[in-house]
Amino acid sequence: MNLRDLRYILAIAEHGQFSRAAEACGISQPTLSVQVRKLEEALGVTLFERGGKSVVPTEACDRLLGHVRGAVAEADAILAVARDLRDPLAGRFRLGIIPTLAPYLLPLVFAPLRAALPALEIEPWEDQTLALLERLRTHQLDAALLATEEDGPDLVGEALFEEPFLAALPPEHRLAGREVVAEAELAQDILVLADGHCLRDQALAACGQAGVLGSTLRSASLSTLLNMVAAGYGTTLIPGLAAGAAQDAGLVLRPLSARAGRCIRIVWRAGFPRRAAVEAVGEVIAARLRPFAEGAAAGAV
Amino acid sequence: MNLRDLRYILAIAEHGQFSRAAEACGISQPTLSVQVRKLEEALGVTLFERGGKSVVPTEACDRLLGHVRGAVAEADAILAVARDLRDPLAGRFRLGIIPTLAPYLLPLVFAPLRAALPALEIEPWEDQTLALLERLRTHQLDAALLATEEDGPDLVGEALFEEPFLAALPPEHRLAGREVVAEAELAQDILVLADGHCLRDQALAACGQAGVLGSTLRSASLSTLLNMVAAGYGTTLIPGLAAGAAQDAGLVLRPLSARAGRCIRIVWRAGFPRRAAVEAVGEVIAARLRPFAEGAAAGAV
DNA sequence: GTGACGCATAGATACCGTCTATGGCGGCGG
DNA sequence: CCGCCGCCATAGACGGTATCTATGCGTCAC
Repeated sequence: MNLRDLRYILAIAEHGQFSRAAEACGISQPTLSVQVRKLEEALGVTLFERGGKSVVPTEACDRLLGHVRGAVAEADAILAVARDLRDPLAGRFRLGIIPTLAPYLLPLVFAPLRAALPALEIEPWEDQTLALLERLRTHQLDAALLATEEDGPDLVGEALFEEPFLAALPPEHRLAGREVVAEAELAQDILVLADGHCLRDQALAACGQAGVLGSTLRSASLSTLLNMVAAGYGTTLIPGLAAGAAQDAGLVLRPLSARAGRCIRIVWRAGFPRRAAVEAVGEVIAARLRPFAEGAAAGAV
Repeated sequence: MNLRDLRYILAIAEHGQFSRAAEACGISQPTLSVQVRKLEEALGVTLFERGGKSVVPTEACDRLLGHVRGAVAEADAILAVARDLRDPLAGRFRLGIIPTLAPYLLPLVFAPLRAALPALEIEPWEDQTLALLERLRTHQLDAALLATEEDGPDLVGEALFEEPFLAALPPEHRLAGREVVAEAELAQDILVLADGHCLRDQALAACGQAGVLGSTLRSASLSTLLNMVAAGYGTTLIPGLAAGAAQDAGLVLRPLSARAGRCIRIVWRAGFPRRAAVEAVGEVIAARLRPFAEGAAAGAV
């Protein structure tokens, strides 16, 4: 049994005539006759009583017509839904973002994303790198914005922008007067986030692997860390996009002499079929961040 | 798009794996791969994300799965209903019967019909010949029991049994003493049914076309006619199966010298597909009536 | 009676679903 | 580290079948 045959039956029932029905189906009348007969034999039921003049549906046909209409309607629904889904730049897009990036990047890119990809419903998901990778691999995310390299051959990524680190100091700090701060100098009284934040490891690495020297703040956000620094508990190293928040907290920011920083990339499963959506999102974000990169380069000169 | 493809999709969604799904569908794995890819291209939607290890349904696939299940379920329903309908000796069977036959034949044949064709739901429809022919032609009846010849090439019929006419007389009638009554003798004071009853025309014809001689009873049934005769208004000619009712009314019955009678036949549309049901019904009725015919022949000797 | 209309049949053709054989890729164990 | 195994994708061959055109037959109307 074939969906095509079911449509044939509906056409005959509607037109009450093989010839017109065949025309409506875009096939020849003999084809329709043969197909209907085959279907009747397959079902073991005579569907139409062929009289010299008219073709009348059998009572058996009447009993079946409801289900036939149902099947054809469901098939049409499949086509309709598929037509809706065809655009890869439409529909839900679950995007993971690390916590040290989300609060500062999202306000910048939400409006451009909605303007460039109006049909794409972006659902942000904020969590640490490992959790995001896990959700990515279990198909709970479509893509993720990370500051680390690709994690394996099953995931692929594309660099979006470079984010320089900045030294964040209390105004009264002895280094606050410098134009530029050396990474190693921060190591002495640096505060870092809890384990699991990629920024913690990268900050410590930038400062020459000061190791256990820095105090670790458990269960704290970058925002809390800024407040701690402002209160004079130490210094820290922040990603460039958090500069605004740091200044609001009353901190002094200084570029780093070795130009330490991190690379933000968008990562997705190698087999993910909506490649176009990933690349469109990446491009919009990268384009939005391009002026910042030029400004930073200019400022560093 | 094909129902088969939809079943393939369901199998993959269920097994999470092409190989097992192909096995479950009874096809080879390459066939399944090709068909799924074709369907994906036809729909313009990627349905499954093929990873090295596992196959995961796309979100688009999830959105479609409901309709896919619906379509397959309706298709299965078609097959199931068809299986139920396959037996031509099952289901509703609308049988027209003329009024001068129905009350006397039906009590005889109902039980045998139910015994021989338990799945056949016989719906009797009592009306005059012309009305039955009309309903037959408009597919409102499946067959009819008539006492007349076929009405045209679009209808075919088969003789079931011969029903002799009998002279019905009041006990005090001058002909009541005869062993046998001649048809022509009845003509003098015969009562007949209203126009439209085939029995009226046949009775008048049997009596030598006495023409307008006989009184016509409008809007009366054969039962009423018997009561009229019993009350002494005249004589009449009744079909053999009504003998019991006539005797109950106190009438004297006498065979006719010329053996006038009528032939009961079952009539159906030439194109009617449930030929087997018609013939089965006819055979049961004919078999039930066979002892009567033999008895009548024996009695006439 | 004849022409028009409609369904059925027959034979030819092209498409498509299916198979087997094979390749590529990732994971697992020796 | 290498080879084996499981799984999906691809390629080429084969067979079935849906479709076509041409034709026949029956019915209806003028």
